[in-house]
Amino acid sequence: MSDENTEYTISDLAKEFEITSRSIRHYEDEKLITPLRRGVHRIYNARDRVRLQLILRGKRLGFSLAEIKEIIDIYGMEGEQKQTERLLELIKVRRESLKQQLKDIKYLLNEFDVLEEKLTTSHQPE
Amino acid sequence: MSDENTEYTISDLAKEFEITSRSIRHYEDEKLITPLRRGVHRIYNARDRVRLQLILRGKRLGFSLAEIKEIIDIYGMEGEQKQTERLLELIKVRRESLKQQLKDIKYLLNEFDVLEEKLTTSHQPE
DNA sequence: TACGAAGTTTACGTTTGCGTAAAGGTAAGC
DNA sequence: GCTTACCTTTACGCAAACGTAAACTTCGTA
Repeated sequence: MSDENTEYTISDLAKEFEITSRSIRHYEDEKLITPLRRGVHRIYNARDRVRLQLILRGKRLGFSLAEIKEIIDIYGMEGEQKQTERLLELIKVRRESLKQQLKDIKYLLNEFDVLEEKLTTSHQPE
Repeated sequence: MSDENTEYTISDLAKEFEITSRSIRHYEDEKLITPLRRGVHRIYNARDRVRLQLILRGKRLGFSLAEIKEIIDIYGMEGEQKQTERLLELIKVRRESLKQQLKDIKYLLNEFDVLEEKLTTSHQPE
């Protein structure tokens, strides 16, 4: 049963995701993740691990830590009632951004296809 | 005939793409774009404009200017023969990166769908 | 030819996202 | 209890990507 109650040290996660412990602490400084403490040591659980995955996903998409925090904070803010409108608006904005990225990616992938074609065919004399 | 031979000033492009002239000059400092000069003034053509679009696309995807330069330099390097292998390798690497981003985007878009569902349904008592 | 709008260079300032010591505290095993 | 491996905080450093101010120059036009 290594699931819900699994615990991780900072270097466990650092190794798993191939980042430095310094980075993880930095995300904590920026309030993106807040592990429990056993004494002075940080102790991460499954939820923390998922959060870290979200952070890294956001980074790969070029979002700033501040933006990622905004996105992450959407989770865990459910049931605030008053905030629902705000959350839906945030989601909408983020979705637009992601859709633009989708377009950009498709454009570039296509460009690469065309280029590769050119490069490989001109290489093999018919 | 505002096509092949159209010319743009730096502020023309700045306005069109909603960035500052400073940014465009910075891209030039970093060798990502090299407009002609009419005297001391920069004069951009259609190709320069396309380059700028590529730069902005890269930025939206979170690439660094150095990475974007690498990508941009792929174009215009055709016919170098000797470099073909290298170019194909670069394209491959970039394609992998873009495919990862595609996954990330799809994951997040799905997350948003789920979240929105939760938020809106819990709001309307059946 | 004089003005204002826009362009130019030079250079220092700022924010973001960690890197990298320094100087130690802690936990496990022998 | 000592070593060793890993953890902690504090803090200065640094590269990237511009912002911003200063001090001109140039061009269209009135």
